[in-house]
Amino acid sequence: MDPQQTVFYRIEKAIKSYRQFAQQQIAAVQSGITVDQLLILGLLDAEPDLAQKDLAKMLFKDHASITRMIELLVKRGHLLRSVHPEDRRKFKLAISTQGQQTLAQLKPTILRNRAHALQGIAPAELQQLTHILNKIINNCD
Amino acid sequence: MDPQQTVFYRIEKAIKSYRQFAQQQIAAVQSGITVDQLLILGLLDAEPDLAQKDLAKMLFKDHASITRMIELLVKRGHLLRSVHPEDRRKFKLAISTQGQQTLAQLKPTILRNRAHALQGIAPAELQQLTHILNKIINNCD
DNA sequence: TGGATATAATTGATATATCAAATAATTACC
DNA sequence: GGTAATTATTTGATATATCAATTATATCCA
Repeated sequence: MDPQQTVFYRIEKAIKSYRQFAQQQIAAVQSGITVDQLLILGLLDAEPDLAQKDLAKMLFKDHASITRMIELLVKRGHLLRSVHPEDRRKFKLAISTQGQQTLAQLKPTILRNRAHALQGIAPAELQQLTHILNKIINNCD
Repeated sequence: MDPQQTVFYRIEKAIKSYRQFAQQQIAAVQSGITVDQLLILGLLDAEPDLAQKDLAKMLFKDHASITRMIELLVKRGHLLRSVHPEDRRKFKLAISTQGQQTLAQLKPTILRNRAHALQGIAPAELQQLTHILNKIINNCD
């Protein structure tokens, strides 16, 4: 019954440890931006046509959360938002110049964080990890 | 660079899928209590002398979060709080009769949820999973 | 065409997360 | 014994999570 003995506890601990570590490293380079905000910028950089609903799905977040995170990113000058030309229900999101700079400045840190967290883990182990996690994901869907 | 390709994305997805699944199953039995609230009750049931700081550490939560969660559990009648007889800075937490009932009522669901999420995963795989997650945790500390 | 349905995003309410600062009690130490 | 340092918790501010309800636009289809 003890939750600390379960694998879910380890999963939770692993992702929280990583997020905390990543956030600290990022803050050392530029304070005032969060891991999730960077993820939004990164996803938009790779796929500029993403709508808010797409971001919500990709980041496992509620639409309401995304709305407020986007508002904040706009307020902070990282993102621009305008009505979508083809569908007036949507917004066209665009990374501002400042957002691009932030992204460029932090990209090395992001990559370094990931590499650091995976030190000493063989590619085969990563595959196993992914494989087992996928089983859990499928079981819970 | 794409975060969706990283193992961290899978970890995040796995734990969120599990939490969502577990929360739904719990809500079907008794609405008005969350997974985290149940974890607090469960931990206190196993170790009645836990202080709030212990709960915070065990659940990877901030002290402030625990304070507010405890307040709510007290307000909802699941928990009783009184000044600790030996250290007036602390609180003595105790599960109320209603809290005990809730816990007893939901214990089978909790165990079933865990088993369901781990269906088709061999014990050896679970060990591997734990082992690799521990590496990540150590790397990030 | 027009009315029902569906979709994208927002808003409101409440709870939780996180950080910093403040309280209050305990412990350490000279 | 009295002051400094430590510990446990709270409070405040801001951001995010979650659910339900709402708004606005788009699509479906008889």
